[in-house]
Amino acid sequence: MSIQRVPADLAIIAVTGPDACVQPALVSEPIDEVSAAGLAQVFKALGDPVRLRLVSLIGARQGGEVCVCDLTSAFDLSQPTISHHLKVLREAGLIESERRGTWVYYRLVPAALDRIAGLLSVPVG
Amino acid sequence: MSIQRVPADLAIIAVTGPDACVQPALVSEPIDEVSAAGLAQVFKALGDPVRLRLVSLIGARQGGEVCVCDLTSAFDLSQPTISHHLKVLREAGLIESERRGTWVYYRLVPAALDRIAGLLSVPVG
DNA sequence: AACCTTCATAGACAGTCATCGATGCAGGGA
DNA sequence: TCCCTGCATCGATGACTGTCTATGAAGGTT
Repeated sequence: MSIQRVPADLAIIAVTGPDACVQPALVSEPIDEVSAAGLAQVFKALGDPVRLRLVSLIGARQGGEVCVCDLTSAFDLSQPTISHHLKVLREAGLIESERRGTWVYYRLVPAALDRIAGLLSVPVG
Repeated sequence: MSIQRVPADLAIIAVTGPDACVQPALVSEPIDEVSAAGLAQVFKALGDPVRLRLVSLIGARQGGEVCVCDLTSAFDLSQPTISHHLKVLREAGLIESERRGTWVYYRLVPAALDRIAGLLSVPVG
């Protein structure tokens, strides 16, 4: 298993600019349809209580990595369901995975979260 | 029509703390299920290309207010569909509306966007 | 090789959502 | 009063999604 498999999110990063610090805020100028579609995918990934808790669990973990087995045991859901949610987050570019032996570890992609946060910041003007 | 009708979002603000500046980041500690459900509603509202463009159009408008008629004409969608999306954003607490004469004007709720942005910021630690 | 554990994938199904046309309601003008 | 405009609501429908069970694939152990 590769650490990062085809993040569909990168296309959006290219559209809005490679440097997250200079990209325009969402509300500074109207975004085009392509950017909106890509961005919506990321927000949609965060638009589920289970996935939000997954992100939170991963991010809050000391060391930044969490084994899937720990995530599965934290919910009252089946293992395939958790695996499905992790896949959604992965394809949104918000998390990435790495296999070490029998276990698969997930960690956040801070740049992705920061990019979203930057987009939402409303300029004082 | 009232300017702000029952923002379901306020409950979440109460949960995560009234001051957006001191609320813990999403990834600093695991969030509880109630907070996750409320937060997910906001992200879900942003998880649609049309609604993202609506937020962008409203926020980018000089003066901060946009008439619904201008929003409707910006999309290749029916007026009821746009009205539906505006309702979703309104119930998420992201925008608010005001009727003046025949027209209804929408504007952003910057505090709501800033709160989301703050939650997504990943601490350097 | 045989088996176990961990995780992902496939397929099915019920619930939700985005969209539409039709309709209702509020405000303004003739 | 009557009608027109702007916007919201209703009901229907096709598409998508979250969840499950069953199964497959990868890795480790004996």
